[in-house]
Amino acid sequence: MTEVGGIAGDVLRSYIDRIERLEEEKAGIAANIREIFAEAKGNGFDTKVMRQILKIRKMEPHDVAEQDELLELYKRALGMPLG
Amino acid sequence: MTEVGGIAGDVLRSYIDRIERLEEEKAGIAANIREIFAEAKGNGFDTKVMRQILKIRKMEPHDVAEQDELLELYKRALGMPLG
Amino acid sequence: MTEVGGIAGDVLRSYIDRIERLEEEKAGIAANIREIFAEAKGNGFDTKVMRQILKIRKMEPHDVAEQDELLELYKRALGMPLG
Amino acid sequence: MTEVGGIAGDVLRSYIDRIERLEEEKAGIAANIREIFAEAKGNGFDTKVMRQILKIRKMEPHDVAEQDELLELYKRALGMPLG
DNA sequence: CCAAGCTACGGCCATC
DNA sequence: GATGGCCGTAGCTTGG
Repeated sequence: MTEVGGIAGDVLRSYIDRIERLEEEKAGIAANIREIFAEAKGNGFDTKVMRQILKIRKMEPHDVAEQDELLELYKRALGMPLG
Repeated sequence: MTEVGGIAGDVLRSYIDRIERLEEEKAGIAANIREIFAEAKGNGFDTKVMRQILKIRKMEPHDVAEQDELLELYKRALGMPLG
Repeated sequence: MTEVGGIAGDVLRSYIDRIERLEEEKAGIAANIREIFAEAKGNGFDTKVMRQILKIRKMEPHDVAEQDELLELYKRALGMPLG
Repeated sequence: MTEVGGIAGDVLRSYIDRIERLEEEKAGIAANIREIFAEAKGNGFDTKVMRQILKIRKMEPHDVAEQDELLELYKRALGMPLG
């Protein structure tokens, strides 16, 4: 056993290692993304605009539901608080 | 002097105290806001809708500038990257 | 109460206005806090450490000790230097 | 190059697609990390302390020591207990 | 007890 | 090369 003060050291170590491994992967992917932005910039694209496009495309699924909410919202706000 | 290890203790204490004071004020105001929501809820208003209204009203000033950006954005995205 | 198109709209508006006012105050105070950090930084203080200090002062002494102990314990369990 | 309505749009689309793909991967990994924390928590580990451990392991030992010293120094300057 | 909104922190990028 | 601003992400608090 690798118990230290009532803590299973090897279990803890396993969690930590797995998380660190995944964080490295994540960092690697983030680096890839940065690379693509750099390449695009080198080819004359405006990265700021690209980021806006990405943001909009990410939002759109939500908006399907959200548009309905807003319609409802305005009906309520103008008349009565409760629907 | 209240120098400790080369640090002006009284100056540091002053900064810390001022920040803590302001944070208390801030917390107090946050509490007031919560109170108003609670009161509104007690009078039959839907707090979720209220929050949405507040969000929209906060966004609108930005949108004045942002609408133009988006128009430009889509022009670029569909045609050429550089304006 | 809950009359259509009448009083309730005004009540709602009142709540919204009061909340917006308080949110402005809150934002102003947050700005003041940032200012103080900036000033402190300009005078050679480490703002990151200042934030740690503020956090510790906000915690119960008992909890501070407990967190420290747990951290030591985990470090030992992982064979890390105890600092 | 920079032709209107032609090739460049496709190039942009390609960049956008590649980035979106990578962002999805990244999100997936983040989900995995959250899962591990959840599992660890389920087994009685304190995730907050685990995060501290991860942060410390990511820092240079020298910086860790420096931060600690500075914290001690500020505490002494303020007359706080040294923990 | 779970989900969501808000706040705060850290990292990235552009600027000087 | 360093600094400051900006954005995205993560943690905490609060409401349901």
